[in-house]
Amino acid sequence: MARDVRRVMVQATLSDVADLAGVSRQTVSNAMNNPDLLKPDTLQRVRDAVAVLGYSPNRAARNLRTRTSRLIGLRFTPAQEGTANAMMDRFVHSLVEECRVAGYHVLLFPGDGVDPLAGYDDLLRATAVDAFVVTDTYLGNPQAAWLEERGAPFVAFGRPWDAPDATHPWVDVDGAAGARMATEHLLERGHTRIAWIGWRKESPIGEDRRSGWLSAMHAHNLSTSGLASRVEDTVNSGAEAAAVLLDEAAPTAFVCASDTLAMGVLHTLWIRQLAPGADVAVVGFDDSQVAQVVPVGLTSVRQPLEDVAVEIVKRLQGRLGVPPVVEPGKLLSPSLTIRGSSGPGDWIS
Amino acid sequence: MARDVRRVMVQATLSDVADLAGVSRQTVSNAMNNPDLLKPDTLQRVRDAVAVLGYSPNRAARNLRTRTSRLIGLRFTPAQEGTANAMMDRFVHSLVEECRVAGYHVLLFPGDGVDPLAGYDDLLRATAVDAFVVTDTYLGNPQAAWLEERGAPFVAFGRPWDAPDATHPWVDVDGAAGARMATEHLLERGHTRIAWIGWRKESPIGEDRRSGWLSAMHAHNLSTSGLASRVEDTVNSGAEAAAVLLDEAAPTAFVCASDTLAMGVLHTLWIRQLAPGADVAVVGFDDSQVAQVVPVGLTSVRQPLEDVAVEIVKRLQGRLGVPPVVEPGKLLSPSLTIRGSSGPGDWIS
DNA sequence: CGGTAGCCTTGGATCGTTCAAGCGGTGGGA
DNA sequence: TCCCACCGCTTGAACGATCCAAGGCTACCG
Repeated sequence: MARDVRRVMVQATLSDVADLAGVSRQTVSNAMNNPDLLKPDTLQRVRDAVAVLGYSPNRAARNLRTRTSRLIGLRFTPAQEGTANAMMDRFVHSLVEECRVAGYHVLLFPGDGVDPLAGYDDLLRATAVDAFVVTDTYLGNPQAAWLEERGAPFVAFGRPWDAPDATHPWVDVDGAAGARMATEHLLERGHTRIAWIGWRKESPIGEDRRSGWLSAMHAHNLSTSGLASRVEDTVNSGAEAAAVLLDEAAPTAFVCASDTLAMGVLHTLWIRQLAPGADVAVVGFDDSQVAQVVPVGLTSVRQPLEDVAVEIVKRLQGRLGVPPVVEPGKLLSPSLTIRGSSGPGDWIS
Repeated sequence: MARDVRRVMVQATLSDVADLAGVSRQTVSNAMNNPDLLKPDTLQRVRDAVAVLGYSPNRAARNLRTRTSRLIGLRFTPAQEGTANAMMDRFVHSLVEECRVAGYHVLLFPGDGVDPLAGYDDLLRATAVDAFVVTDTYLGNPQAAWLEERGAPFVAFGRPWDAPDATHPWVDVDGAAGARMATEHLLERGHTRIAWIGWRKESPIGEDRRSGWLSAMHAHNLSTSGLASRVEDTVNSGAEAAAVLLDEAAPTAFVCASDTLAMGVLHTLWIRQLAPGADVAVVGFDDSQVAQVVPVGLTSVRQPLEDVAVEIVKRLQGRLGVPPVVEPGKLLSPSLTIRGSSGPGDWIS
């Protein structure tokens, strides 16, 4: 058969559909974009032709004419060791799904090690994306300010810690509330000597989470002196910090700024033959894979990443609409996933 | 200032550059795409103009003219529970980076729960991507066959298990070699009763990995009877299988088809007060986050995902080149990341 | 039966780039 | 001397969609 000779299928164009349906190109365009402008039977005829030819508007042509790409840029940073990027994975999934609902696709671009702005600049100048989702605002890096100054639409996942008066839209998770929730959960289970293992002071996120532990303790008139430690975000550091705290302050529970640190605590407990949950309680942060599969299960603060994605896309749509709507920043509350490490119970969730 | 009034910057076009450099549009186009066609000083003049105006070719226009998008579609499947998608995360990072080198970007699209082909079809008909990277070929799902029949360029991560004579390009990791490597590592450390915990027979990947364990055991004239178990890929199943095997066959070591199953084994050891590495050795598969952070560290087979990405992009370029080059499938060898669970040693790698 | 308002439809222009053909000028071989 | 190939650049025409302004049809009214 002749049609079997050429395997490469040529996509139908607007004109093809128009010819088949016996109307003009503009009518087909209206059928796609403003169906109410057409008489019902004409609309149906066009739709039939679209179905027959398997027509779908050519993206490049549409993009060129409308000066849009319906693409959202997301910088996919090089994998950092630790559990943090398992969280990113979950977030990206949610974002991709939400973008689909809004008619957008997610474009990944790599983080240049040297210049964090390089990727953004290229995509922007080539008008390859309509907007960005910026995820690494915590370092006080210049992306948000740079994009804002340039007038490029974007929404940040993360508060502008170093510029509280920034006017760009952002969505973040209330880390203090998460740590407070974790601490109160342990208080309810009868613990009073609850230790904190967090990140170094330079991390505003770490300090934010720490403040949640602090406020929960103080709300119950409990002393926190000697019960806090600030270290690097590694398993090893967490293990060492836990050992020191156990020796010097004898806590019965730990709240950690990350699952990584919590794993360190579990390791120290394991070495000392202490049973997580029974002898000493542990709560982590991020509800990573690790928290799910480690023996007894790690109770952990879970970020509502699905909701974060929803809010981000909502703000993107506002920002990209005509006229642009800049919605304010939004803080979402995390939840607590309770497993065996914070008390008795079946360890399989 | 006047320029502060209009924040929205209008991108320079080819014509703008041409005017500034005093040449025609085509010359600028050549300067961007075929620099050798220009006289050096003309080229320099154009390049200066490009730099002054911050010009970058408009993607939509280029895409329209060249009938290309320089976009690679990747279906980002809904997060499956378990450690598998942490591996995907690593893979996507590598892929994004390799695509950058080749001048491509990665476009994510969600997996429609109902019709696995829907997303592919839409992007293809809209000519929104040049090619796909297909990652979930293991289920015997129809994407590969469908894309091939349609003449759509794609490269699969994963062998065509259910169609060994398929002609499309693919890249995969030799799971049998990985399991063999793990088994031989344990044999070297003196173990002879090495058990296997794998997936159900329906999984060709699982059977492939199992065959590696089997061949290593047989190569050393060791019996495998009663030493194998096939279960669901959950922590719980792994734990139960390990308990049964310990009771009935008294193995001194376990090789598992996944880190998830290995975590189950570790849990059973923990319950029975057996020290991983010292009393019983355990090796997992995938070298996930979990393997790194669990106490004593989990020895695990590591897939060379960076190399997989390199090979995939190489095949993509071949497939998209003129004339198209269809390279054969390629099988890559994994490596073994040795940690505490397979024997004595410091558990921090 | 003619006029007009209202609703669809039509052809043309446009977005910014690349492709194909063509320009004058120069040099080398026959 | 003539012809042709080559160089470096310019010109007009696509690519396929959407926007714009003008045209045609129906239906209604006088």
